[in-house]
Amino acid sequence: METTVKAENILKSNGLRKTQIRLEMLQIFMDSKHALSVNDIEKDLKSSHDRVTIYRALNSFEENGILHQTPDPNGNMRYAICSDSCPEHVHQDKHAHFICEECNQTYCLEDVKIPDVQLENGYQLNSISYTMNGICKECQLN
Amino acid sequence: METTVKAENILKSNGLRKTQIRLEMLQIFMDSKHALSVNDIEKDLKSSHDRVTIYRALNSFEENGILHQTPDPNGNMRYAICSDSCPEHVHQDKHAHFICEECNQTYCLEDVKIPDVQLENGYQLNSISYTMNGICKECQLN
DNA sequence: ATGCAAAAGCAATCTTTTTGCGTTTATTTG
DNA sequence: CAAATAAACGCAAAAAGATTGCTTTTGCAT
Repeated sequence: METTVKAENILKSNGLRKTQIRLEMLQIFMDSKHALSVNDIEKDLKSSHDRVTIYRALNSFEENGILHQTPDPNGNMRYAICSDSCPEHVHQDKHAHFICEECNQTYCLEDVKIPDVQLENGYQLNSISYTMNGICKECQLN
Repeated sequence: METTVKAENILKSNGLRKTQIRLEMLQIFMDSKHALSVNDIEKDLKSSHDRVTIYRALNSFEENGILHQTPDPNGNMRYAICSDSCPEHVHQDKHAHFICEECNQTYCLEDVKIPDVQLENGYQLNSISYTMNGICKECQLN
């Protein structure tokens, strides 16, 4: 995998250092159609790294609004890159997710907007997550 | 806490045995407005029990369609009772959830139906989860 | 009352995630 | 370009969540 200039820019514009693993991680996210677990990332990395390093990078990315988190239905945390620039800490998922029960992948459906519902008075709404579960295209064919 | 006849019936109608802890657990769920984590349940139980027992009871309840699961934003699994009878294993959350960022409680909004979206062809949709995050009524007041 | 399968309890293990701390290294600055 | 410094890394340890195997207990049907 070749790390792009874009990965560099993301790091630079967030005041983060340009290290090999962080460049690689960002590239992995940019190349992925779906949200990744820590295990996914560990597998995708060329050279082996301490899981702690991965965790800390993910946290840093998340705090800087580069990634957002969503737990999959099993409660495992997954991460995906924020295509539209997310305000730090107040990330609002604007699009729906689809999680395949076969391959366990989480797809970001960038073009599927989350519909609103009527919320009782007294609640302060900060963000919404809309997640569909089922079988994805690819797994459907097998 | 007093276990009701209803808890008994739930167990009986699912071919499960009437044990003290399972009765208590069901009662806790029926008395709760929000989804509970394993820790919540452990705290709410009168007498102390092995966590394994709690896990196994939860799994059994979930397999029988008595409870449904949703992970909270931290990826911790939470459980809530199915008010409408859920077909086993194929539970479809019909209602939205609200998770308070302050008290971390997951509220089941029984009367808020999940709106549909247009899903690209080729996907098989099994269930949808709709989760709002923000501050709940109670926390709003403090 | 007896027998059997379900459920409970205990120990052990596994996975995921976090924390502390010493070392390395990218980047800034003189 | 060398020195300084704070960020990031790597290792060890441990906390937290969840599962598994096995033995004992117990609810319930016969």
